[in-house]
Amino acid sequence: MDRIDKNILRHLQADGRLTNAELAKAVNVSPATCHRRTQALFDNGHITAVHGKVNPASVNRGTLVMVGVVLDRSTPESFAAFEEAVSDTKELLDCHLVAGDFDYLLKIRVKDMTDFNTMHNKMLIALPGVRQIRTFFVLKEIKENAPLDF
Amino acid sequence: MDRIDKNILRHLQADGRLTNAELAKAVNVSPATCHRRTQALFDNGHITAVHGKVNPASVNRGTLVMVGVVLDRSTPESFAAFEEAVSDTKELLDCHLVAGDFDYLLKIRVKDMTDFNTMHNKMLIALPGVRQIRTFFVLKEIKENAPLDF
DNA sequence: GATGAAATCCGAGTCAC
DNA sequence: GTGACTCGGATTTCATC
Repeated sequence: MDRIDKNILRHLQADGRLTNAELAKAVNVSPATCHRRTQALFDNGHITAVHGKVNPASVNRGTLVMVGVVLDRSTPESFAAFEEAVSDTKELLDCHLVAGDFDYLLKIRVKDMTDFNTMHNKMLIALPGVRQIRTFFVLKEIKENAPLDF
Repeated sequence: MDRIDKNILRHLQADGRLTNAELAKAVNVSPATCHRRTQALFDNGHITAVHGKVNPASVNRGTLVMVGVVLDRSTPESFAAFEEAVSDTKELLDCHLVAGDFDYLLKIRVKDMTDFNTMHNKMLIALPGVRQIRTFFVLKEIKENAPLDF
Protein backbone atom coordinates (compact mmCIF):
# COMPACT_ATOMS: atom_id res chain seq x y z
CA MET A 1 0.00 0.00 0.00
CA ASP A 2 1.79 3.05 -1.26
CA ARG A 3 0.64 6.64 -1.51
CA ILE A 4 -1.45 5.97 -4.62
CA ASP A 5 -3.32 3.07 -3.03
CA LYS A 6 -4.14 5.16 0.02
CA ASN A 7 -5.41 7.87 -2.26
CA ILE A 8 -7.69 5.40 -4.01
CA LEU A 9 -9.00 4.32 -0.61
CA ARG A 10 -9.70 7.91 0.35
CA HIS A 11 -11.55 8.65 -2.86
CA LEU A 12 -13.63 5.49 -2.79
CA GLN A 13 -14.49 6.11 0.84
CA ALA A 14 -15.74 9.58 -0.05
CA ASP A 15 -17.62 8.45 -3.16
CA GLY A 16 -18.11 4.78 -3.85
CA ARG A 17 -19.73 5.50 -7.21
CA LEU A 18 -16.68 7.04 -8.83
CA THR A 19 -16.04 5.40 -12.18
CA ASN A 20 -12.65 3.89 -12.78
CA ALA A 21 -11.93 6.63 -15.29
CA GLU A 22 -12.74 9.39 -12.80
CA LEU A 23 -10.77 7.66 -10.07
CA ALA A 24 -7.76 7.30 -12.37
CA LYS A 25 -7.81 11.00 -13.10
CA ALA A 26 -8.16 11.85 -9.40
CA VAL A 27 -5.10 9.84 -8.37
CA ASN A 28 -3.04 10.58 -11.48
CA VAL A 29 -2.52 7.14 -12.97
CA SER A 30 -3.75 5.53 -16.17
CA PRO A 31 -7.20 3.88 -16.09
CA ALA A 32 -5.66 0.44 -16.55
CA THR A 33 -3.33 0.86 -13.60
CA CYS A 34 -6.09 2.30 -11.49
CA HIS A 35 -8.31 -0.64 -12.33
CA ARG A 36 -5.71 -3.19 -11.30
CA ARG A 37 -4.86 -1.38 -8.08
CA THR A 38 -8.49 -0.98 -7.10
CA GLN A 39 -9.13 -4.65 -7.81
CA ALA A 40 -6.19 -5.56 -5.59
CA LEU A 41 -7.47 -3.34 -2.78
CA PHE A 42 -10.73 -5.25 -2.82
CA ASP A 43 -9.04 -8.64 -3.12
CA ASN A 44 -6.71 -7.92 -0.20
CA GLY A 45 -9.57 -6.76 1.99
CA HIS A 46 -8.49 -3.14 2.29
CA ILE A 47 -11.90 -2.18 1.00
CA THR A 48 -14.44 -4.58 2.40
CA ALA A 49 -17.62 -3.31 0.75
CA VAL A 50 -19.41 -0.40 -0.87
CA HIS A 51 -22.72 0.56 0.67
CA GLY A 52 -25.40 2.99 -0.35
CA LYS A 53 -26.35 5.10 2.65
CA VAL A 54 -30.13 5.07 3.00
CA ASN A 55 -31.75 8.01 4.75
CA PRO A 56 -33.05 6.47 8.01
CA ALA A 57 -36.07 8.76 8.09
CA SER A 58 -37.10 7.53 4.63
CA VAL A 59 -37.55 4.01 5.91
CA ASN A 60 -39.05 4.69 9.34
CA ARG A 61 -35.82 4.60 11.32
CA GLY A 62 -35.52 8.24 12.24
CA THR A 63 -34.92 7.69 15.95
CA LEU A 64 -31.53 6.63 17.25
CA VAL A 65 -31.06 5.02 20.66
CA MET A 66 -27.91 3.84 22.41
CA VAL A 67 -28.28 1.15 25.04
CA GLY A 68 -25.89 -0.06 27.72
CA VAL A 69 -26.35 -3.61 28.95
CA VAL A 70 -25.04 -5.38 32.04
CA LEU A 71 -25.31 -9.15 32.24
CA ASP A 72 -26.14 -11.16 35.35
CA ARG A 73 -23.07 -13.30 35.24
CA SER A 74 -19.80 -13.01 33.37
CA THR A 75 -19.51 -16.49 31.99
CA PRO A 76 -18.66 -17.40 28.40
CA GLU A 77 -22.08 -19.04 28.10
CA SER A 78 -23.87 -15.87 29.19
CA PHE A 79 -22.04 -13.81 26.61
CA ALA A 80 -22.61 -16.31 23.83
CA ALA A 81 -26.31 -16.59 24.63
CA PHE A 82 -26.74 -12.84 24.69
CA GLU A 83 -24.89 -12.30 21.44
CA GLU A 84 -26.92 -14.92 19.64
CA ALA A 85 -30.22 -13.61 20.94
CA VAL A 86 -29.45 -10.03 20.10
CA SER A 87 -28.22 -10.77 16.57
CA ASP A 88 -31.73 -11.46 15.34
CA THR A 89 -32.89 -7.95 16.16
CA LYS A 90 -33.74 -6.09 12.96
CA GLU A 91 -33.35 -2.67 14.54
CA LEU A 92 -29.85 -3.34 15.84
CA LEU A 93 -27.07 -1.50 14.02
CA ASP A 94 -24.12 -1.94 16.37
CA CYS A 95 -23.34 -4.38 19.17
CA HIS A 96 -20.02 -4.13 20.96
CA LEU A 97 -18.63 -6.09 23.85
CA VAL A 98 -16.85 -3.52 25.98
CA ALA A 99 -14.71 -3.17 29.08
CA GLY A 100 -16.09 -0.78 31.69
CA ASP A 101 -19.35 -0.16 33.47
CA PHE A 102 -21.32 -2.05 30.83
CA ASP A 103 -20.88 -5.40 29.20
CA TYR A 104 -22.42 -4.40 25.88
CA LEU A 105 -23.18 -1.18 24.10
CA LEU A 106 -25.91 -1.29 21.46
CA LYS A 107 -26.92 1.15 18.76
CA ILE A 108 -30.54 0.83 17.70
CA ARG A 109 -32.64 2.58 15.08
CA VAL A 110 -36.41 2.71 15.43
CA LYS A 111 -39.27 4.77 14.04
CA ASP A 112 -40.05 6.71 17.22
CA MET A 113 -40.18 6.46 20.99
CA THR A 114 -43.34 4.40 20.91
CA ASP A 115 -41.61 1.97 18.65
CA PHE A 116 -38.64 1.83 20.99
CA ASN A 117 -40.89 1.20 23.94
CA THR A 118 -42.42 -1.77 22.15
CA MET A 119 -38.96 -3.10 21.38
CA HIS A 120 -37.82 -2.50 24.92
CA ASN A 121 -40.70 -4.48 26.37
CA LYS A 122 -40.70 -7.30 23.86
CA MET A 123 -37.06 -7.70 23.12
CA LEU A 124 -34.56 -6.03 25.38
CA ILE A 125 -35.87 -7.15 28.75
CA ALA A 126 -36.49 -10.61 27.31
CA LEU A 127 -32.84 -11.12 26.42
CA PRO A 128 -31.14 -13.91 28.37
CA GLY A 129 -29.17 -13.06 31.51
CA VAL A 130 -29.67 -9.31 31.47
CA ARG A 131 -29.25 -7.60 34.83
CA GLN A 132 -29.50 -3.99 33.83
CA ILE A 133 -30.39 -1.89 30.81
CA ARG A 134 -29.56 1.76 30.50
CA THR A 135 -31.15 3.73 27.67
CA PHE A 136 -29.67 6.80 26.00
CA PHE A 137 -31.98 8.52 23.56
CA VAL A 138 -30.05 10.45 20.97
CA LEU A 139 -31.22 14.05 20.97
CA LYS A 140 -28.86 15.28 18.29
CA GLU A 141 -26.52 13.53 15.89
CA ILE A 142 -23.42 15.70 15.81
CA LYS A 143 -21.45 13.16 13.80
CA GLU A 144 -22.57 9.81 12.49
CA ASN A 145 -20.33 7.34 10.72
CA ALA A 146 -17.67 9.82 9.78
CA PRO A 147 -15.16 8.57 7.22
CA LEU A 148 -11.77 7.39 8.44
CA ASP A 149 -9.30 10.23 8.27
CA PHE A 150 -5.88 8.79 7.41
CA MET B 1 -41.70 5.54 -2.80
CA ASP B 2 -43.37 2.36 -3.93
CA ARG B 3 -42.25 -1.22 -3.66
CA ILE B 4 -39.79 -0.93 -6.54
CA ASP B 5 -38.08 2.13 -5.05
CA LYS B 6 -37.66 0.40 -1.72
CA ASN B 7 -36.19 -2.55 -3.52
CA ILE B 8 -33.67 -0.31 -5.24
CA LEU B 9 -32.75 1.15 -1.85
CA ARG B 10 -32.24 -2.31 -0.42
CA HIS B 11 -30.03 -3.43 -3.27
CA LEU B 12 -27.90 -0.29 -3.31
CA GLN B 13 -27.48 -0.50 0.44
CA ALA B 14 -26.21 -4.05 0.12
CA ASP B 15 -23.94 -3.30 -2.84
CA GLY B 16 -23.32 0.27 -3.91
CA ARG B 17 -21.33 -0.84 -6.93
CA LEU B 18 -24.19 -2.56 -8.72
CA THR B 19 -24.38 -1.37 -12.30
CA ASN B 20 -27.63 0.11 -13.46
CA ALA B 21 -28.11 -2.91 -15.72
CA GLU B 22 -27.69 -5.36 -12.84
CA LEU B 23 -29.93 -3.30 -10.61
CA ALA B 24 -32.63 -3.17 -13.28
CA LYS B 25 -32.58 -6.94 -13.58
CA ALA B 26 -32.72 -7.36 -9.80
CA VAL B 27 -35.81 -5.21 -9.39
CA ASN B 28 -37.51 -6.28 -12.64
CA VAL B 29 -37.75 -3.02 -14.56
CA SER B 30 -36.08 -1.78 -17.73
CA PRO B 31 -32.64 -0.15 -17.42
CA ALA B 32 -34.12 3.19 -18.44
CA THR B 33 -36.75 3.13 -15.73
CA CYS B 34 -34.27 1.90 -13.16
CA HIS B 35 -31.91 4.70 -14.05
CA ARG B 36 -34.59 7.36 -13.69
CA ARG B 37 -35.86 5.96 -10.40
CA THR B 38 -32.39 5.67 -8.92
CA GLN B 39 -31.60 9.23 -9.95
CA ALA B 40 -34.77 10.39 -8.21
CA LEU B 41 -33.90 8.50 -5.03
CA PHE B 42 -30.61 10.40 -4.89
CA ASP B 43 -32.22 13.73 -5.76
CA ASN B 44 -34.88 13.35 -3.09
CA GLY B 45 -32.33 12.44 -0.44
CA HIS B 46 -33.48 8.88 0.13
CA ILE B 47 -29.97 7.78 -0.63
CA THR B 48 -27.58 10.31 0.80
CA ALA B 49 -24.26 8.86 -0.32
CA VAL B 50 -22.34 5.78 -1.39
CA HIS B 51 -19.23 5.03 0.63
CA GLY B 52 -16.47 2.51 0.19
CA LYS B 53 -15.87 0.78 3.51
CA VAL B 54 -12.17 0.92 4.29
CA ASN B 55 -10.76 -1.79 6.54
CA PRO B 56 -9.84 0.12 9.73
CA ALA B 57 -6.86 -2.10 10.43
CA SER B 58 -5.42 -1.26 7.00
CA VAL B 59 -5.13 2.41 7.92
CA ASN B 60 -4.03 2.11 11.55
CA ARG B 61 -7.46 2.39 13.12
CA GLY B 62 -7.85 -1.15 14.38
CA THR B 63 -8.89 -0.19 17.91
CA LEU B 64 -12.40 0.97 18.69
CA VAL B 65 -13.25 2.94 21.81
CA MET B 66 -16.57 4.27 23.06
CA VAL B 67 -16.50 7.24 25.39
CA GLY B 68 -19.18 8.72 27.63
CA VAL B 69 -18.83 12.39 28.51
CA VAL B 70 -20.48 14.48 31.22
CA LEU B 71 -20.19 18.24 31.05
CA ASP B 72 -19.72 20.59 33.99
CA ARG B 73 -22.73 22.70 33.29
CA SER B 74 -25.74 22.16 31.11
CA THR B 75 -25.87 25.48 29.32
CA PRO B 76 -26.31 25.97 25.58
CA GLU B 77 -22.88 27.60 25.50
CA SER B 78 -21.24 24.58 27.13
CA PHE B 79 -22.77 22.24 24.59
CA ALA B 80 -21.89 24.43 21.63
CA ALA B 81 -18.30 24.82 22.82
CA PHE B 82 -17.91 21.09 23.34
CA GLU B 83 -19.36 20.18 19.97
CA GLU B 84 -17.14 22.59 18.14
CA ALA B 85 -14.01 21.47 19.95
CA VAL B 86 -14.70 17.80 19.41
CA SER B 87 -15.52 18.16 15.71
CA ASP B 88 -11.89 18.73 14.81
CA THR B 89 -10.85 15.35 16.15
CA LYS B 90 -9.66 13.15 13.29
CA GLU B 91 -10.23 9.92 15.18
CA LEU B 92 -13.86 10.71 15.99
CA LEU B 93 -16.42 8.66 14.07
CA ASP B 94 -19.61 9.34 16.02
CA CYS B 95 -20.69 12.05 18.41
CA HIS B 96 -24.20 12.00 19.84
CA LEU B 97 -25.91 14.25 22.32
CA VAL B 98 -27.93 11.92 24.50
CA ALA B 99 -30.43 11.89 27.33
CA GLY B 100 -29.36 9.83 30.34
CA ASP B 101 -26.33 9.41 32.56
CA PHE B 102 -24.06 11.00 29.97
CA ASP B 103 -24.29 14.17 27.94
CA TYR B 104 -22.38 12.81 24.94
CA LEU B 105 -21.45 9.43 23.63
CA LEU B 106 -18.43 9.26 21.32
CA LYS B 107 -17.12 6.55 19.04
CA ILE B 108 -13.42 6.77 18.37
CA ARG B 109 -11.04 4.74 16.22
CA VAL B 110 -7.34 4.70 17.03
CA LYS B 111 -4.34 2.53 16.22
CA ASP B 112 -3.95 0.95 19.63
CA MET B 113 -4.25 1.61 23.36
CA THR B 114 -1.08 3.66 23.41
CA ASP B 115 -2.53 5.83 20.71
CA PHE B 116 -5.74 6.20 22.66
CA ASN B 117 -3.83 7.15 25.78
CA THR B 118 -2.09 9.93 23.87
CA MET B 119 -5.43 11.13 22.57
CA HIS B 120 -6.97 10.90 25.99
CA ASN B 121 -4.29 13.06 27.52
CA LYS B 122 -3.97 15.59 24.75
CA MET B 123 -7.51 15.90 23.54
CA LEU B 124 -10.26 14.45 25.67
CA ILE B 125 -9.33 15.94 29.02
CA ALA B 126 -8.53 19.22 27.31
CA LEU B 127 -12.05 19.59 25.95
CA PRO B 128 -13.95 22.57 27.38
CA GLY B 129 -16.27 22.07 30.35
CA VAL B 130 -15.79 18.34 30.76
CA ARG B 131 -16.58 17.01 34.23
CA GLN B 132 -16.27 13.31 33.66
CA ILE B 133 -15.05 10.91 31.00
CA ARG B 134 -15.85 7.23 31.01
CA THR B 135 -13.96 4.99 28.60
CA PHE B 136 -15.27 1.74 27.12
CA PHE B 137 -12.69 -0.21 25.15
CA VAL B 138 -14.34 -2.43 22.59
CA LEU B 139 -13.20 -5.99 23.13
CA LYS B 140 -15.25 -7.54 20.35
CA GLU B 141 -17.29 -6.08 17.52
CA ILE B 142 -20.36 -8.28 17.31
CA LYS B 143 -22.07 -5.99 14.83
CA GLU B 144 -20.80 -2.79 13.28
CA ASN B 145 -22.80 -0.54 10.99
CA ALA B 146 -25.35 -3.12 10.05
CA PRO B 147 -27.57 -2.18 7.08
CA LEU B 148 -31.06 -0.89 7.78
CA ASP B 149 -33.53 -3.75 7.63
CA PHE B 150 -36.80 -2.42 6.22
C1' DG C 1 -47.01 10.76 -16.02
C1' DA C 2 -44.44 6.93 -16.21
C1' DT C 3 -42.73 3.17 -19.20
C1' DG C 4 -39.73 0.50 -22.34
C1' DA C 5 -37.20 0.16 -26.95
C1' DA C 6 -33.71 1.91 -29.60
C1' DA C 7 -29.62 4.71 -30.48
C1' DT C 8 -25.38 6.93 -29.18
C1' DC C 9 -21.53 7.51 -26.49
C1' DC C 10 -18.34 6.42 -23.01
C1' DG C 11 -16.16 3.46 -19.62
C1' DA C 12 -14.86 -1.42 -18.08
C1' DG C 13 -11.90 -4.91 -18.67
C1' DT C 14 -8.19 -7.22 -21.34
C1' DC C 15 -4.54 -7.42 -24.42
C1' DA C 16 0.31 -6.63 -26.06
C1' DC C 17 4.11 -3.92 -25.13
C1' DG D 1 3.04 0.86 -15.67
C1' DT D 2 1.08 2.61 -20.27
C1' DG D 3 -1.63 2.71 -24.57
C1' DA D 4 -4.94 0.58 -27.62
C1' DC D 5 -8.88 -2.24 -28.63
C1' DT D 6 -13.39 -4.50 -27.96
C1' DC D 7 -17.53 -5.18 -25.73
C1' DG D 8 -21.14 -3.89 -22.77
C1' DG D 9 -23.40 -0.57 -19.94
C1' DA D 10 -24.78 4.40 -19.02
C1' DT D 11 -27.62 7.85 -20.49
C1' DT D 12 -30.82 10.26 -23.67
C1' DT D 13 -34.48 10.39 -26.99
C1' DC D 14 -38.72 9.03 -28.51
C1' DA D 15 -42.98 6.55 -29.25
C1' DT D 16 -46.50 4.37 -26.40
C1' DC D 17 -49.94 3.15 -22.95
